[in-house]
Amino acid sequence: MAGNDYDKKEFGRKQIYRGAVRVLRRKKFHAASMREIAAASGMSVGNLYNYIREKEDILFLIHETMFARIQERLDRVLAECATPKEQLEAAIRELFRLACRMKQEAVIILTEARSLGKKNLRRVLERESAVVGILESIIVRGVEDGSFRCDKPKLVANVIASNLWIMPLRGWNILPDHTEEEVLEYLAEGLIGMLDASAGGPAPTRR
Amino acid sequence: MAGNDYDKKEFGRKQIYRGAVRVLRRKKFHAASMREIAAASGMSVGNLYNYIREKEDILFLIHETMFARIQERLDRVLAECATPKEQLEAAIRELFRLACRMKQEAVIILTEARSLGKKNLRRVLERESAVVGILESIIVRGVEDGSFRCDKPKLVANVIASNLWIMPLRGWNILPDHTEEEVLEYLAEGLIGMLDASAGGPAPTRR
Amino acid sequence: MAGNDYDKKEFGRKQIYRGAVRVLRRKKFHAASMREIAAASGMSVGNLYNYIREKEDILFLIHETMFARIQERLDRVLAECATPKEQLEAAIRELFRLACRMKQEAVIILTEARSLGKKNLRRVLERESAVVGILESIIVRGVEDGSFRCDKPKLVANVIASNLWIMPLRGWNILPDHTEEEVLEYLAEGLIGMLDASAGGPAPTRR
Amino acid sequence: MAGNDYDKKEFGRKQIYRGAVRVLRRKKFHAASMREIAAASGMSVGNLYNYIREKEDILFLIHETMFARIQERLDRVLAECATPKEQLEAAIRELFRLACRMKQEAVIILTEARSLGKKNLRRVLERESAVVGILESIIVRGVEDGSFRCDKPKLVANVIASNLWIMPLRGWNILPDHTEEEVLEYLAEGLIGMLDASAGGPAPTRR
DNA sequence: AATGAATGAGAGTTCATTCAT
DNA sequence: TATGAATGAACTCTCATTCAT
Repeated sequence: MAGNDYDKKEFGRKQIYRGAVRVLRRKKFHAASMREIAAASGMSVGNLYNYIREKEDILFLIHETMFARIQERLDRVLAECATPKEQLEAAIRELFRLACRMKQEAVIILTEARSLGKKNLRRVLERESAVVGILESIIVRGVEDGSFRCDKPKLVANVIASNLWIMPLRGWNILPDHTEEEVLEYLAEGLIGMLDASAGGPAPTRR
Repeated sequence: MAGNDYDKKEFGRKQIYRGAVRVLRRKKFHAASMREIAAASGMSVGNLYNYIREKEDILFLIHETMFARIQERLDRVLAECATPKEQLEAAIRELFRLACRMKQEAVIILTEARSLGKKNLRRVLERESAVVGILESIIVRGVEDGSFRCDKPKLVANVIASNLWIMPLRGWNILPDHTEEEVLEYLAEGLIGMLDASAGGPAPTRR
Repeated sequence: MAGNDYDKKEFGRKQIYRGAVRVLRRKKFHAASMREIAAASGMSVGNLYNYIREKEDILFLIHETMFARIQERLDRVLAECATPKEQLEAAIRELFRLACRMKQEAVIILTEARSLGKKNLRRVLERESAVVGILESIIVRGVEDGSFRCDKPKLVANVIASNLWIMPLRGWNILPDHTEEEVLEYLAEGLIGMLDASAGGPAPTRR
Repeated sequence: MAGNDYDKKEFGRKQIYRGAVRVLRRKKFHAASMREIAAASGMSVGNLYNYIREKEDILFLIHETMFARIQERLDRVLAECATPKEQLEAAIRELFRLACRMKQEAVIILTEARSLGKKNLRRVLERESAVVGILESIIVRGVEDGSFRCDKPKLVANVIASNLWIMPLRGWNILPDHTEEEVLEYLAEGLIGMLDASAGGPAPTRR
């Protein structure tokens, strides 16, 4: 039956996803062989190809899965929080924690995007753009309702997005001295502080 | 003559450096073949190996060169600026601009470090650590002389370092709407503002 | 199934063995490329590496196979012949004929041993030593039961072993004038005659 | 001047000869690179090619030099010894000792001949044939003057020649237990004994 | 759906040989 | 004569992908 087949395919893909992430912990995508990924997925090489068309699909799968998770978090935040300020703070906390929990995947989507082919790369960049776009729209709404002060919402959204991935990328240098939660508190306060309309803050650049 | 030989080797390596960066604009390090790099360097494959021992040396060469540039900028800043505040601002401006000018190299050292072998990776991470360490020590000195307020200098140094590379990494999403100088002004003000002792600022985290 | 897999692997290796010997008829091991060997084995290059780990394994395979054959012949001789004298004569005849029948392989193990790596070379030399050791022990037993006269059994064993390979090495110069069987008769008589206790022979060196 | 040039060439070739033998102690001819040989000869790669035309020339040079030495020894023996018996014994002693003294070169000419091209190989085999031919002619003369008994002089000459190289080839297995001189005494006596007309010896094969 | 042997293109690297100096 | 940088072909080995079972 179709439903059944679909589930099986999904299950196989999940296996591959997990196997691949396990392998990519240690090596870059190009250096990881299909043999290794198959073994780590508990599959034979041949069977792997029943679930994917080519190696790049695996990398794309990881990107897709990760962006789906991000999107899902953002959607929930938008639904559950009332004001832009609450939304932004919740978004920052949710995504920062996601980045910490899925460190491996985060590193992959941050450093391996260029291993994707043209078409897949474009899809991934669009996804990424969409995420930043959501942050931007929160900011814009905050400005509109007077709770934020900001004249470069797109830039700020990018800065926020960029800072959210600090742990997967620089954790090796930060973690010896600070906990993830410490970093989160510092970032959340700093990033939101930059936008705070109530502060005599620096948000609007001079000139 | 030794000097001559040294120059020749240096010249050859520079050619390779340039060729490699040109190739790595388009593909990841693993996907770039020695044949391509040789061609882009204006050398034959065989001759390439008169200047390097193995492919990884090329990647390491790029890292080294880039870190040397960074170090040099920082040294000059430390020498030319008197106060910690001036030093930090100058460092931020210098490194941000360096990141913009050497976008390709920046992307490489930010995304390809894991293609290095164990030993070279350690050397690169130490270099990276040293750079952040310099930023940190500026902050500490600023706190000591009362111009900064900060109880997590290492964390802040990492955050600053992280934000300096925003253009090479997210330029594709920012540049359509903002110029590099705009971004720099925004970042410089924001990052230094976080530390400003004179502001009633948020720098020391609550609790 | 394990047995099946084992058989397949064995079969593949046999193909490689035969292909390699066919190639090595014409060229030295180092001059023979994996492409040639693969072609001569009726395999693709890639598949070759499903049966061996590296090129040297092929050379080692030839050594092993040949020494196994030698060992087998010697074991049979020891089992089937009663007296040391009969054993020695049978051993000489068996090994000489083996050398004639497997001329190619003989040349290879006699001239290519140094193409083996350290570890494999040691194993091969041990095998070789063992073969000479068996001859030596036959001689010793012959001396003990009074049928041989010899005070340097190890040396004599080496001389015998050395002479057994005369056809693969010098056949090109001998064969135009003498048949293999002629050579065998001459050698068998001469070598055993050297040890003959009944002859007033020269075996014990003067002094 | 021509003579001068000739000497220089000769000197250069000697350097190469020595360097090559030193390198070939450790590796097979094919595995030895021109760089290594040049370094071991105290020359630059480029200069090497002022003395030889191609790599194979080096191997041929070693063969030539060695055969020249053998020939020279044999010529002296023929000149200095009166009777065939004395000649044969002297020849055996001289060549055996040569083989011991020039172990490296001996191994090379015994195991690397097939690395020579067709034309050079033929020349080397002819040289080799000539050496055996001399031994054979000594035997024939001994038979004619009644001091030897032998109906297969060519075969015996080959057997003798073969045994003369036992030390370079099997020294590793013999030397722990016997000195070179012991081996020589044993071989000289045995080989000549086979031909001795005065003994009731086995020389003429039965039938 | 599942296996893993088989393919052959292409990777990094080495090397004999040449040539400008 | 002497150098060693330069060449490019050829080497061993790996890999994504296919296919018979």
